[in-house]
Amino acid sequence: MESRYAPQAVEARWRAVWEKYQTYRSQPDARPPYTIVMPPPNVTGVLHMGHVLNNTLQDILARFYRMRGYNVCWVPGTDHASIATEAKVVARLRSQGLQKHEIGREAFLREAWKWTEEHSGIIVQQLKTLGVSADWQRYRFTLEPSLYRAVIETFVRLYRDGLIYRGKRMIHWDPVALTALSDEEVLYKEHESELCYVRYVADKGDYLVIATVRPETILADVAVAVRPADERYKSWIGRQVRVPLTDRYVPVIADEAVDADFGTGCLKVTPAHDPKDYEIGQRHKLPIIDVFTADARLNENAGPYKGLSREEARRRIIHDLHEAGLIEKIEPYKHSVGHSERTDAVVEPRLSEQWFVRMKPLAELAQQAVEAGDILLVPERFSAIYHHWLENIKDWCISRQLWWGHRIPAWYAPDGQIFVAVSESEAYAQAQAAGYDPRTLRQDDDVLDTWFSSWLWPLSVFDFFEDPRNPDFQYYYPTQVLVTAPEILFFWVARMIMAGYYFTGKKPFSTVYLHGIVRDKQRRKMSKSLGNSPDPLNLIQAYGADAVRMGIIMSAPAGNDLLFDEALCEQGKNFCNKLWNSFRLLHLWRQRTQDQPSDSPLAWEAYRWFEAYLSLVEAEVEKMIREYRFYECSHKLYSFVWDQFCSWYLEALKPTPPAPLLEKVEDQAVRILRLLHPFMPYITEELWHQLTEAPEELSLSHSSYSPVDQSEVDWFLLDAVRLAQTSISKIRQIKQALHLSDLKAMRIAGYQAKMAPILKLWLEHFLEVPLLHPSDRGETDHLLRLPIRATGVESDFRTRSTLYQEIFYLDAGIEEHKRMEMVNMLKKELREAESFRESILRKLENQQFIQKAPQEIVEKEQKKLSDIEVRLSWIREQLEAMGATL
RNA sequence: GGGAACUUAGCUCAGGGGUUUAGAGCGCCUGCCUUACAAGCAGGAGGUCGGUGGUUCAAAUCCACCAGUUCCCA
Repeated sequence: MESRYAPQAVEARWRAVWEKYQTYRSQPDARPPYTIVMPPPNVTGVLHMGHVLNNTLQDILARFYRMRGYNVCWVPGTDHASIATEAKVVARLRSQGLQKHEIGREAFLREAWKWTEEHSGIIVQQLKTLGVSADWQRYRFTLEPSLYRAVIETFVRLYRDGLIYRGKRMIHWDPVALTALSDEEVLYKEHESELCYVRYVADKGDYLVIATVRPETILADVAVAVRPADERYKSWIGRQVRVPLTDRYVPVIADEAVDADFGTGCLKVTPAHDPKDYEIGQRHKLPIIDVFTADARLNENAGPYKGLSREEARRRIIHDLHEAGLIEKIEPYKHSVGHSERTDAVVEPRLSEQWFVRMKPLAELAQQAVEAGDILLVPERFSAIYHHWLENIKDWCISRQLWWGHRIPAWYAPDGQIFVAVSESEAYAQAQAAGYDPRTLRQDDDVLDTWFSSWLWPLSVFDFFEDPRNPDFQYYYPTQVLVTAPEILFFWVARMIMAGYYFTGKKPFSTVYLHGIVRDKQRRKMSKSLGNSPDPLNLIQAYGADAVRMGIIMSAPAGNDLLFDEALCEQGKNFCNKLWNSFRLLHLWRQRTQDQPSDSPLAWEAYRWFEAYLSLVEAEVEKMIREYRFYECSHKLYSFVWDQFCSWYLEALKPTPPAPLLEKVEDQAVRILRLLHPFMPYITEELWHQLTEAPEELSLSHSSYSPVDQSEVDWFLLDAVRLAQTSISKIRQIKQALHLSDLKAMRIAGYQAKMAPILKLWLEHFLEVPLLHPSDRGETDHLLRLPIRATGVESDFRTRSTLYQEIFYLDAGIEEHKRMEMVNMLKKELREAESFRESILRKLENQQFIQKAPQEIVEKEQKKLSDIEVRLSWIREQLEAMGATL
């Protein structure tokens, strides 16, 4: 074995072996299923740090439950990502001097498929590099034929059930992608803007002042509204004012929707360009004037401003208003403005004909599921956010003015009659039956929102819509857990829950684990434009996949955002190397024990101790993973392997454990590999094969695991060794502080009869100085007395209150100039102990405390007091022996 | 405007009414190339747990208010 772990070769080899033997293939069988569907990444995307975190977490669960006898099925796949992919294809065409509409739908789709084929597979390879133990034979794509059919079928079904309708509504319009967006695809950002106070002059020359941030829409004004009860403007209601820069007069109307506290309390009503104004317009039967084109330029209704962009028009109109003396004042104003999630363009409210899903009935299903505890959100606090959203849900705009996606299965007759059907022939048949000529039918040009296919994902990957009674669906559905980021709780998670209940009557998954967003050290979101997102493949190349996995998990507290720092990968790499070298030591021992059997009196004792410790850690890891506490678990394993296994146990077994013991130690080492495997699959697989010489088709990920019975844990031994460890550290500290290079012997003063033999073994081994019985008096002048205390084993699942302290004499010559140093140390310790004693005394002298606090708490305080008294007296005695004045 | 959180060591975070005087990792300092590992070993310094009140025998921990920060939604 090399002294440095080289992950690249090892990882490549096991990746190939797992592929060759289809190690992670899952088929229905007699075992209980454990199913995860992978949140499908964008088919043409590349792996980023968010994917690394998301898939590592899923892989930990998959491998953990696989090792516990579940039939784990992790279904991978990719998403066609309608807007994102179409935008990239459009850009490529443009670079070739081609326009989407010039080449037409069919040619465009051929281009899009070409693009998809060129880029798909990249991310799949990258996921495999990370060590993802998905069943790759079950790979699905949201736009493949059977999933396409599923989308069309659900559309038709929801339409027939009255849950899908077509309507003219105010929607969010992306003027760059030229498509409608759902509410969820709009992100709000703070903008520094200007609030213009504009005069609307009436025929008598008096005027109203209106505050607006969008003067470019003035030309679309059809009314001015005030609050009915607003005393300032009562007399104005019913009068006419002139729209600035035009000759048009519009009425002053009264409407409750006006906010009297905003600006001057007067509102310009622009039904074509503001959702609230649209509603006011509807109520008052106002006309609608649209002054924008689809790409957010001004149109012919804007007269001289035609052709200008929104921004240019705003500047020109403000300028012209100034010229006309119609600007009262301009104030700086901060407000949030909607941006397209995909193109980052400022979205425009736009009135248009779109398809919608009626959400209220579906939302109720989704809400009940979480309320009743059928579906658990982890961390729990996301439930509140989830409910809040569902309560205020609006209908879902699902049509997109794009070509890349599932084409809406609706056909229109020339008079506007709509026929919705799963196929063209069915639509024709419907039309014919209704007395229309099928040849005049025209299919809707639009496609469906990407999420309209994603929300079916847990159903469609098991071909529910092809055949609800198929064995895969029956066996694997409902799935166990969904692992995703909270940003798509509404986009995706809530809608999958709706689809699950609506179409199958069953939940799609039992638990949703929501992890944080990966940010950089400055808390900025990782993004391509900032260039702050490291390429995970480079990291894997440099540190190894196991290291990257461990690094990212160790920095990802549940539900909190994760501040990624490359140093974490380095830590992961160092950890791999540490583990590697600990197995290298086992390997060396095995070679050595054959020719020179040696014995260490401590070795067997240490073995018994580590056995107890290991079984505690096993139980803890079991609990932590089942509770989705990955971060804590990674830290626990890290310190367990590094501190307890390497620093204490292996050191205790040195120089060479006897052969029969080594075999037992190797069994323990395998148990450690099992614990680590979900986090670091490659190195553990490698070390397992090296140690056990198992044939390559066997995988550690299938080796079963049975937790040890906790009732057999030797708590006394754990306490004793803990005391020994604390004592060793303390004595090392004193040795270093006082440069006691000539330490000759140690004596125990207190002498716990039962613990003494254990202490003797450990202390003598680690400090290489004899530990003498208290009766073996030496030259007391040269003895240091060290009050040493140690606590019991710390553990999450059992509070240990047994505490021990021990006092040691160190037999060493102290040079005169070090005497003062020692005296000062002891004095400092004395002061601390005294103040501690006082704090306990204050409690115990308080009658209220004695009367009201539980008996055991009082007793504990009394125990503390007597312990500290003993320690104080030892310190004083020592100081006196050194001739110090107190 | 509505909602969810956060504020503990230089940095990132655990903990969560009474646990022998608040923990980890990283960083920093000191001494070591000790036969598994310098990607390492041994040790150290550093915090009145955001502020102010309250509840309690007991508050970093519970409550209220204040200040600051972040995220989500409109």
